[in-house]
Amino acid sequence: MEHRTMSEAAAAHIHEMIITGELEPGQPIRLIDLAQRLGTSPMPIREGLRKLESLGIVEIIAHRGAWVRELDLDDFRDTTATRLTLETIAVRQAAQRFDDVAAAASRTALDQLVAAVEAGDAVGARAAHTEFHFAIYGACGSRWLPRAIEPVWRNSERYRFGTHFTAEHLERTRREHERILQACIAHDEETAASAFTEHLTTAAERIESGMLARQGRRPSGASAP
Amino acid sequence: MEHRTMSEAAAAHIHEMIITGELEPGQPIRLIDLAQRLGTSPMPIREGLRKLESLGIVEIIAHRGAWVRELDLDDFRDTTATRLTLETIAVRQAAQRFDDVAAAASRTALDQLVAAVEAGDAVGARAAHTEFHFAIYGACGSRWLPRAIEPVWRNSERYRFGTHFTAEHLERTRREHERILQACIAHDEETAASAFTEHLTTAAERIESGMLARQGRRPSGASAP
DNA sequence: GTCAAATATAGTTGATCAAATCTGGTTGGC
DNA sequence: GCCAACCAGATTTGATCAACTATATTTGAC
Repeated sequence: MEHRTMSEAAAAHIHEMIITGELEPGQPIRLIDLAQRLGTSPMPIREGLRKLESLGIVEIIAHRGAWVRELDLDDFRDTTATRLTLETIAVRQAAQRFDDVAAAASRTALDQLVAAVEAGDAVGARAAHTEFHFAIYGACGSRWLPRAIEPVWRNSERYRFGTHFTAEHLERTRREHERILQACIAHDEETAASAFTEHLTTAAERIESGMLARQGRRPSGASAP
Repeated sequence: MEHRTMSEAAAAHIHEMIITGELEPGQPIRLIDLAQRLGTSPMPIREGLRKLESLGIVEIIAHRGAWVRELDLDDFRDTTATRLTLETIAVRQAAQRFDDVAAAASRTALDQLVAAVEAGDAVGARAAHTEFHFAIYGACGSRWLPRAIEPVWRNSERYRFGTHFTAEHLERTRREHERILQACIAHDEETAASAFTEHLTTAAERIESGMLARQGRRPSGASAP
């Protein structure tokens, strides 16, 4: 069994629909429509939306409804800058106290990421990518720092998905991940931090140029599926 | 009307009950009991608990129930260290770009805090204290950084409430707040950061020594489910 | 003493009712 | 005759109640 309750399944399903663009930014989410599409009553949908609201993906206004939060360049830059601040700190702290358990967990996730990418499994790749980074952040010694990172990370994922990755990009990303992991295992704080900074910065530049290109082609519009 | 929906009212009410200790750490929260006590059906209680879960105050296990998260010294130190990291960054950034709107908002909140303290209004003082700090963080230029801070802050509040403040402590705290605000208005990043660090550090030391004293008196500690 | 089946308890979901919001048309004032 | 405010219908969310399902406990047999 994948999810323990309908609410969890609904949250995961809606999250997926938002990331893939099946539910578009700015679009109102109608409870009854969605309930019928997922084959449940409106109640689990409500619960799922509440979860997504707490992650900052969905906006709920009382007696009015729920909307998929809009994406724009300013928000992306804010998201990236905040991630750079918080996650660099987490990586540094993790490198200092990286142990075998953390090494095994991040190694497994990284292997799964590579496998999913090769299999063309976008959903699995996204899950493994999150798993890898949070396996590292989880070793930072704080329970609260990874928790603080999560909403920003989830928002960042929305931008990441819309971007096209060439084989070259994927290979470069794989090497960057490997370098971060090796630096953590070696307790090399400085290398881990700089490798992470470079990883996030280059990825952000790639995504931003993709956004600018799309913006140039379609001056007015929102994002596409 | 204070709250727009029963769920919001329930979340606020339960939050208050947890902070004041009416619901004790480790204690299971029975939906039906609470629903009867607040005069609603279980559903709004559930929604409220979900909100508190996303803040890390309550732990929910599917088909099992909800518990008030336990407090201990390790968690307090983690909370404090994380706050010190994140909020110092926010204060620095806020000081760089502090404008009249932010100044007015934090000034108002600070005056309300002083008034609430003098009136012996603990609930109002807590609200105003949060308002003051987040008025500053809100000026940091990022929408995501304050959002990342919120759960850690909410957890910190739980420890803060249990502590006794002497008139001397309150007066010192008032001066510290004033100093932070003035440094932000003056765009003096360094002074703002060091004033904030001192503010949080001394408060944390006070709370920690209070915890140690209580621990000494009651060696066995908290309750179990 | 251990394991399995039955029972009790509490959480979760579905169906229905009530409350709030938005839309379009109409009426009254200027 | 034009503009603004208001009222009624339709739509959608929010809350309640009842039925279902998963979990924990107890009891009885081996």
